[in-house]
Amino acid sequence: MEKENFTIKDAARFMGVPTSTIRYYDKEGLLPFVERKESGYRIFTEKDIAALRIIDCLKKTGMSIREIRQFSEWIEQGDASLQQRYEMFLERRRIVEKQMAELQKILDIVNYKCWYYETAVAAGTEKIHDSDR
Amino acid sequence: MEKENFTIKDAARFMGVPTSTIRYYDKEGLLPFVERKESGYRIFTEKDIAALRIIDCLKKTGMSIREIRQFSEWIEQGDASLQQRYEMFLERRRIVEKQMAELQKILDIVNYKCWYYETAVAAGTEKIHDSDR
DNA sequence: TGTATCATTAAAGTTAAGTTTAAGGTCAAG
DNA sequence: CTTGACCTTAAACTTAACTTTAATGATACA
Repeated sequence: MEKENFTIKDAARFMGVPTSTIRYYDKEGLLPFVERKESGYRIFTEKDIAALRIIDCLKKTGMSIREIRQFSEWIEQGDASLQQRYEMFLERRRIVEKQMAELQKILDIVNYKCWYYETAVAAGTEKIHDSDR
Repeated sequence: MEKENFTIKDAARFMGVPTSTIRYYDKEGLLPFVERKESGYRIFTEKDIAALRIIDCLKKTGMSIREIRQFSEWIEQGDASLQQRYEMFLERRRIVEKQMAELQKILDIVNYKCWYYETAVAAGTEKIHDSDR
């Protein structure tokens, strides 16, 4: 298998963001592992693309850029930071599980409102649900 | 049953936000139904508190302040906007279901990483998972 | 070898969703 | 009838996460 390299445009396409976002992440210290050509152009390896996907995942768990930078710094430290990274993912798991429980509650309310308005539309008025809004 | 009224402080406590947030929502047109005393003080009824809870719910489905204002305007229009409100909640349901599916995917990745780092910590090195990060 | 298209940076601008400040009016208890 | 804790507004400020701009350099290909 060949070791393929990618441009910043490719990386942006993989992530579904503009290239300016990738540059911003790099400037904020999220991508210290990305190498450069002599010209200064960034070179993204498959490993880098995989790391970008993890960064995207962490973002979607609600982590801030600053918190993700900490993770990138830990990656740079190698095996010395394995325990910290492990604990970070354990915490992210707790947080995502909480988010899912919260979202289920939200869905329950939305489902109630769907029923509320379905019946109100059928009746032509909201008055059938009095003492409610 | 008495018709109880509440202050902005009560409303804020119910929502778990500072009073400034309630004032901000009002200024942005999210609370056109909240009445005032002669002094200008806001009076929150139980109905208003219930509406605040729905606004909080809508926010948690990812709606912007501007989109929620539209909903508040529909409420002010009464029964004439029942169909729009119904469709809005149907759309929110679709969106929340999508968010839950997305969050499940995120959780799968986080779970994988938990296992990845658990085994790496046990081995003392990440090298046991080569071709990965 | 021209030229279109990509890349680079620093710095300024944008947006959403609040929060803070300043100056002042209201209310309830003692 | 004062005092402390509330309430009001407008306007300025904050923060995160980008996005845009401007000026410039590199690359690929016909």
